[in-house]
Amino acid sequence: MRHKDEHKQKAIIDATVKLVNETGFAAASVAKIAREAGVSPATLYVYYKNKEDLLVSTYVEIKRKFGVAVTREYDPTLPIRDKLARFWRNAFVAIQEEQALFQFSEQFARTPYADLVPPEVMEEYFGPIFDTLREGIRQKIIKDLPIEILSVFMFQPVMQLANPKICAAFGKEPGDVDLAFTLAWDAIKL
Amino acid sequence: MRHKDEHKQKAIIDATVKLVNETGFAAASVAKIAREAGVSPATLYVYYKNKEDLLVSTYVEIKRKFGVAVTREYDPTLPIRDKLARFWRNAFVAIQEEQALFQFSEQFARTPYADLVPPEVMEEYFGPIFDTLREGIRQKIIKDLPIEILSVFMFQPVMQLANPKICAAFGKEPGDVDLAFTLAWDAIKL
DNA sequence: TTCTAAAATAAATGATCATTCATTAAATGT
DNA sequence: ACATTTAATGAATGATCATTTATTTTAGAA
Repeated sequence: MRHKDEHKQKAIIDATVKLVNETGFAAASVAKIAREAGVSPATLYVYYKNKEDLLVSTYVEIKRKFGVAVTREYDPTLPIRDKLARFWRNAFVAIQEEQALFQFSEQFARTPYADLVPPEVMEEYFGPIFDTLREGIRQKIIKDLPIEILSVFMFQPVMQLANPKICAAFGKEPGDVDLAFTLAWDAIKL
Repeated sequence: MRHKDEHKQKAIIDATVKLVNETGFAAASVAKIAREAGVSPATLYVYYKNKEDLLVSTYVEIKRKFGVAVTREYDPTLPIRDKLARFWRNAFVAIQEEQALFQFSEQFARTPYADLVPPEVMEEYFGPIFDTLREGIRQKIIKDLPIEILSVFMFQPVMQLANPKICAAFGKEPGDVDLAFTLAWDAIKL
């Protein structure tokens, strides 16, 4: 029995992300991904059922990573605002540190491929955030609106701000992140 | 001299948008677009230099349309808040009315193709919005932050809220839009 | 050391890709 | 009515596509 090479698996994922980011989904062929990863095109089919499986699996794995990063050091004793501030800061740092992964996920999420990912997967990764918003509503600290709407105002901005293509100037100075969080908080607080 | 058929041009654009939305950029081939539009693949090259030109031109045209729609009925005498509220409502209505076009533009904007579009094109279409934010800063009504950051908090949410894939429940009830605008305004106001 | 099972691959498959070219169809100006 | 110009196209191009198959390599079990 021979085992799958985890370095090879990582090389395939890295190559997929790199090629999709640099040339787009349309031009990211199996042959090019394999060449970039330094393996045979056929090897890809040892690790993934087909190309769609490769792309969807890569996306889900990236989202899982970000889910873990954002909910890191979760402290249930903190006040609502501080909990959200930690999520926000974690998200900002995670996106900054893994810009390539984030760019891939943003591109993928707008694609029809995204419909193939079951919604409960995302709910699982980002559950603590939604729970915190619900708790804030119960405590009459946050406006009583649907969670999806609050999420949009709370977390959509950080995804844009951490993207240097959109906001090149943001995040260089200390205090930038906390200031931006205040804007998001002002939007949803009662 | 024979003229180009504007109905044929529209059919090509509509087919491009439809196919990209339904199957993604990766699967939207020239042959399929031509078949959907009811023309020969070669006809496409009468209207566009190549496939890239077709996609980029379609995107720029869509952005132009939205730019016009958002800045419609611009009244320079209105207070800052009312100006922004009108932009916001215009944007919401435009996206709702042309969901297919919006979906295409969102997908395109995340693609490496987007780098081919000169930034001054977008600045031209959405100039009045940026001007209004700058005026708000000068009048000490809006927080003194870079325009890109204020834009993110003011207009990113409406793009998400108007997307039924993300917020299915939003916008059905009268007052939803004005309420949501209040959240965005609370974020950036002083 | 030998056997074995799965990893890894080179090569080949038929389909589909973007684009071009030679030709035809149609609308305009005279 | 005719000549001219360009829109429109069918067919063909070679390249590249995703995937499969037959074969070789390799790591762990016996």
